Amino acid sequence: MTGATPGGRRRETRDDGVARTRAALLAAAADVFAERGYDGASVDEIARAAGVSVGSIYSRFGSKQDLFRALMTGHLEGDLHRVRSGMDAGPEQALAELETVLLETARSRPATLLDAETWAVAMRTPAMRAAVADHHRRVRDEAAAMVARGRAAAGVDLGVPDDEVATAMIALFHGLVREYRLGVPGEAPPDLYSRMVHALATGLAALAADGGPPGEP
Amino acid sequence: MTGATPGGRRRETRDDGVARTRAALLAAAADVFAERGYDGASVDEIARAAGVSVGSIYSRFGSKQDLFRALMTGHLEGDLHRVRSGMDAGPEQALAELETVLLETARSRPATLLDAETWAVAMRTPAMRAAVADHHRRVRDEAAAMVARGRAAAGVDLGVPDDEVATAMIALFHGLVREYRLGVPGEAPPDLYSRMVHALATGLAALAADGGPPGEP
DNA sequence: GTCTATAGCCGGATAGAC
DNA sequence: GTCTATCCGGCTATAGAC
Repeated sequence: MTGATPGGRRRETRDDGVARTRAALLAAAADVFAERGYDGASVDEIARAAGVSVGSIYSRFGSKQDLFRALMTGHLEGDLHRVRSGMDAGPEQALAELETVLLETARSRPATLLDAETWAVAMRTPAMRAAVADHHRRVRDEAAAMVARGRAAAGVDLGVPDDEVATAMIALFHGLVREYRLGVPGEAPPDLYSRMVHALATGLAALAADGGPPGEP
Repeated sequence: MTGATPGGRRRETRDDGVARTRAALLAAAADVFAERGYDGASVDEIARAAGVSVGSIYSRFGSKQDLFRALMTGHLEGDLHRVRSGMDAGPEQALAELETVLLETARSRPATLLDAETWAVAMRTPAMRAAVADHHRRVRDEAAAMVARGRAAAGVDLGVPDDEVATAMIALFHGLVREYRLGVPGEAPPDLYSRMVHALATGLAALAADGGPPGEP
């Protein structure tokens, strides 16, 4: 990824300043947008945080909105790419990578705030909403595939479609992050999530076994 | 609630314009803050939506921030009051009222957006953060009391503290609302929440029965 | 491509008549 | 208490030198 360009058509190997500025700008934008919110963030503050001037921002990205869109798109694609490459690497890696992505987001204040801001902006901007919804669907599909594998390995039937279980797992995770970040007094232990997912799986399997296995009258 | 004032010290019975303006202002503020976000909302637009002028807003509330704070506080207290009065009314009412409050918020786009905005503002404003966290704790405590009652009625042991179960239930709810609102394709059925809570309870009970009941070596 | 300087606009908040 | 008119500061975006 960061190695030399194979053909060397144009030498982009060195930090040529251009890519460097772009990266610094996106990093600064992530911090400022997270801390101030989309409307609260000013282009000037982002420029100062990145160590460049406002003119540079408008030459690379056309507007404040386009800058945010580029930032958001990059993050979403990055997350998805990581989850998928874990999926290709092996069965163990997939779960580990998804968990890592989720936990990294959860542990980082900027990442959590940016995630929330992305949702808020998406809710108010039809085009972004479609893009974000599509990304969520893809992540859910990856999670559903993991559920399917785990279910097959354990030889149990959960009685409900895999995406529904995946949706519930992801929703529970995001909901818990929301509570943790707020710092509700008497906060639950860090392993609450995994214990609850375990209980959920156990309960689904038990209900499916009791209720009606497939093929019964 | 809306009846005549019992002593009639000052006749506030009629819509005296003052309370009326205040109510209209808060209602308008709720809509505009929800749709535009805190920073995106302008005092002017709120005034227009309420049918009053900007001067009126600054005479009743001191600033834009105070208006938002008043709105937020009113909503939080209103929700909590409803849940608690359901609690007093009877065991069945408590669950019904909590569900109603949650579902009303989930079904209404402005309510959902305002809820998210409240969280975001709270995360960036220490004083508000404490207030919102305290409110969340109270709601969780009510939910935990309901879990305790249901657990006792069914005669089962869940193996984990009631607040942890309550936290998980609330987190799952908020996470699902987030997904539903985004409109992720292939969206899960509306009864997903109740089925997952049921499965969670079943699983916890099963694990507690297997693992180690209280008092066993 | 990147800078500085500035245009043009809009937002929060206030003053003062009624 | 409510209005209209206005101030002032900060914001996005652009122009033009280098």
